[in-house]
Amino acid sequence: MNTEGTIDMQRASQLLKLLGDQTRLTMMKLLKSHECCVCEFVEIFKMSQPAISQHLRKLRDIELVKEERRGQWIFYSINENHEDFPFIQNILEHLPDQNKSIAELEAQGLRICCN
Amino acid sequence: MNTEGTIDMQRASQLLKLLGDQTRLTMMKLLKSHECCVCEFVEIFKMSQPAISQHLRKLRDIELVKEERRGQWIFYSINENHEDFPFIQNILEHLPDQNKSIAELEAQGLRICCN
DNA sequence: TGTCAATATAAGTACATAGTTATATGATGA
DNA sequence: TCATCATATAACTATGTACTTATATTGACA
Repeated sequence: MNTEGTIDMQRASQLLKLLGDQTRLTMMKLLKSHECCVCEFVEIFKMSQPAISQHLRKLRDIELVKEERRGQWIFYSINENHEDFPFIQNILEHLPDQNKSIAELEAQGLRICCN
Repeated sequence: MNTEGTIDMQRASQLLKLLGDQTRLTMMKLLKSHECCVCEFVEIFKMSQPAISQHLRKLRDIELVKEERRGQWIFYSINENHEDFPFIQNILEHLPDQNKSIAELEAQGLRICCN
């Protein structure tokens, strides 16, 4: 974002292209309220582990998400310090919450918890 | 948008994918404040007429823009009645205005005006 | 009615993207 | 130290995308 609080067109289209994939968009919405690890995404999206890993890499490459290892697992979370976070947040606010996915994980005992 | 004012994930990702192209995103920002015809876009983007036409078609197919013939020209404008217009508008508000492009057209005497 | 200007469509091409399977890496715990 | 679990990467493939050039369509107007 520049001084006017706007984001240049090239940057904006790059971000929107990344969010223009249902899997990644849902990941971002999920991460906005819950940290998740890779194996949880595999379960939620019923998708192969490499496919999930590759989506996360794209989000990580432009620093929309952060990763943090905890024991065996690598947890992903939203990078709220991203220069364009307000822009992203604004978009995510228009999307339906994905709490059901998390609740289902918990119900199945598949929610990873490191305490 | 559903009753909660949210937009379902599939729809949202479809819209974001369309906006995730710098040409189309800039078109939408331009159209938010100015009606434009195809030949103006050709000039602004320095792009072939078929390429412009094809971008406009994608925007038209999901009804983000309307077309209206006036004399020889077909003018495009934002469809403010689109169900997801608030979502789109919100995104466009974060983008830098494109008035310079329009001003340049006018300076070159290439702005089409039907009165 | 025939020509022209503006626009749309069709067909082809090069490159991008999202998956796949196979393999590598790296921490954990017996 | 070795086997295992979670994750990442590499190589490949099928499909999608954004252009290109060539051609069709449509309305305006001489």
